[in-house]
Amino acid sequence: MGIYEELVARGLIAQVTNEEEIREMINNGKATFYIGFDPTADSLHVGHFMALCLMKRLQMAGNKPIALIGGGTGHIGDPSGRTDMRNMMTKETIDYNCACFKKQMSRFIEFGEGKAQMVNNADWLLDLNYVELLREVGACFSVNNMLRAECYKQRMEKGLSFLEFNYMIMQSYDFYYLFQHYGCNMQFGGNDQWSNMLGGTELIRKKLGKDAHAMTITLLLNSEGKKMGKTASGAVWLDPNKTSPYEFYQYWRNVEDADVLKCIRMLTFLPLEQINEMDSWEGSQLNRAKEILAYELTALVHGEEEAKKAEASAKALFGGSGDSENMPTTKLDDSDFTDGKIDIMTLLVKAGLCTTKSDARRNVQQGGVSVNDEKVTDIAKAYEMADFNSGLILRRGKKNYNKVIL
RNA sequence: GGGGGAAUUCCCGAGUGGCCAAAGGGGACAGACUGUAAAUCUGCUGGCAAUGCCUUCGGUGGUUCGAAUCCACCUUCCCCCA
Repeated sequence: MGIYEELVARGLIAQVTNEEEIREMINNGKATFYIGFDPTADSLHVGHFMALCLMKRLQMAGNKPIALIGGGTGHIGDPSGRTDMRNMMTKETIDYNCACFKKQMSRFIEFGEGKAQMVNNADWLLDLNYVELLREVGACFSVNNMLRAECYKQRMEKGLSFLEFNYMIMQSYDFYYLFQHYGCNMQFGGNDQWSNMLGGTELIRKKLGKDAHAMTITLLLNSEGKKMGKTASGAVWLDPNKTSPYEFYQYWRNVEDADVLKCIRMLTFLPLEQINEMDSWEGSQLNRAKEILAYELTALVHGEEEAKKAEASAKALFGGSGDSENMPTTKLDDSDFTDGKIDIMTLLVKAGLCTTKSDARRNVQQGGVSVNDEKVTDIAKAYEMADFNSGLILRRGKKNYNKVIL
């Protein structure tokens, strides 16, 4: 089974320009491909992670990856699939984000001579001359076609600025540039990038009369059709300071039944035979599959050790009366006490389990709070310093714990 | 360049002088049920020293006893014509 077949079996491939040729190329390690990452934040997230995994898989099959950081395209902002314009980022932010990306990527992909390469499109995009560019590539784009592109559809209703409209041209130019200077013959990207990627293959055909290929990765959607890797408070980040390994583990531990196998297949490196066996699992047996998923991904992103810790904490917390070893901990000092006491609401806020005292009040009143496994329903309940001698275990809801010590 | 319209709480969206911390829905959160799942039902959703007080309806001023609501100017966005 070639790498192409494996990618298909894992459900990773969404669209390809020419299946026969692409299969031939990547199965025989003849592809030099690039994936672009725009520095929209100071950390990569799950969506990027999928792309990085794909890079790794293809690299293992002998193909040459180029990771392109969008230090140039970041100045424009990709309108694909968005209903609003992105906030314009300053040059400083973009540079900073680029640096963060670089650091995180090096953890997954080996860069260096004969291995993967990293480039930044700021190096060629920022110096372009407007009129020259218009004459060189602008002539190759049909506005009529561009307006029909899927990626602009949503924005045609709400308004699309000329700045963002040019994003496709910039991305196409990247491909054209990499094709000429790096021998890059293929582009990968999220399925929402399809039209932008086709722009590149078209440009190469028109300018150079040569064929280049594009292939998109299936977006990771849950059974409700929403993008995965997002929580109410934002993305699931790969940076442990933004999303702790424990939170990361819990995110995957809590995916819905309907999505577990799909996630394992698409995101982990477990052999397909093993995954196929899990296919028949159902009911509460899927819980085991969720543990595997969570463990595997945490190990890939944060390392084996962190994955084990996260797993142990989870098991302790949900399996019985909490093991407080790895529990997030809050330390109080004298100033937190009034007359030698601290009330439950203040305590919840201090521990970060509730955002405000009103929030804390609601949670207590609704029976969602317990201290040392005892439900607290009295909002006036207060604790003395002596109560903290061995630490108090605070719990809000089913899944939020915090240990408070002096 | 000309004309018309819009901006409300996390999101969508009602409200067009006091009864408005602001309907309804979604989401989030909590409870019951469960398998750390889904579905369902219930509660809840600005803040606080809490039968009250304070801040909030794009911004700044104004009218009024009283403004999300009326007026002026500004900002941003959308639509039509060029």
